[in-house]
Amino acid sequence: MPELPEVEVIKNELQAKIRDEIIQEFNIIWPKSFVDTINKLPLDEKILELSRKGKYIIIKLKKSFLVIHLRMTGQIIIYNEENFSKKHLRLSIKFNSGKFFNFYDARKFGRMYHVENLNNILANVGIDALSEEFTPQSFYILLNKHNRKIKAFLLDQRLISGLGNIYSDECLFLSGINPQTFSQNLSDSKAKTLHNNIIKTLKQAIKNMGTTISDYKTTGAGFGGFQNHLKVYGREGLSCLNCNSKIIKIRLNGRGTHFCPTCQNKNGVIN
DNA sequence: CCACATGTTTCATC
DNA sequence: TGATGAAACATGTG
Repeated sequence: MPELPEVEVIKNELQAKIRDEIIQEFNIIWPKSFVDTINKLPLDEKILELSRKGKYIIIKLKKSFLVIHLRMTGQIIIYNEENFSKKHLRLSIKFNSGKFFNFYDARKFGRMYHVENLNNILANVGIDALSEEFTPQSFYILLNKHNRKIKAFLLDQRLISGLGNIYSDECLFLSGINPQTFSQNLSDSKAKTLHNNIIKTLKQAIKNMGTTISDYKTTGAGFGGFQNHLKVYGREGLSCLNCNSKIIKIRLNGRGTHFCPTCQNKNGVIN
């Protein structure tokens, strides 16, 4: 599923592929996937700039923005010619050059928004996990401002944005922290280790073009490679790569949560 | 047919 | 008020 690394890869590829392109035509196949708060398709406008916050892709136009969230199964594929599959195609933009920007989404949860102001959409999105604001200090303050199970904390996009189920499990494993540990019970050194592993893991995943478990694809319809480097996610019942214990899977916050009961025991818990 | 998967929002409950 | 849990969104897969 697209989390920060996958969204970052897509954003970077879009930067190279569609920046300066001029929108010629909108073809909205599944209207619910396109939320136009301006009520006017941005035709004849140039793609000026691409950026990202958390799992949102932001496309800057002359006086407005296209903002995309892929949710679980959304894909953006760029084609040079109109010879693409229409299966699960929800929206297609044709550029003057003849290129196509296609938004596919099997589950129909993904959204593209056309807005004048980013605040309405991004107001509740927390500190991006790869931004300069995500420092050991800002992390520490947030951890202590709330008292939640650390896995639930990491998944809450209003606090830190970018981590999803896969990278949360990976980062907690690398840090030797039990996902059920309460955020206020993390020692200073464990919090610092976790902060470091979040940044390290996300960057490594970006280098590997993201993680393809089921639906994620790059804009050239390619797969990511980081699924081959996962240490706990999806490894229920298999041996821990660190200590040989069996990886277990529990339900936390309604999410499948994988961890090693030996490496991630009560470390970091003060009481 | 049933259970389950992931992200987010919304609503109910403690 | 804040943490938590369930439901809803919609579909594919085992």
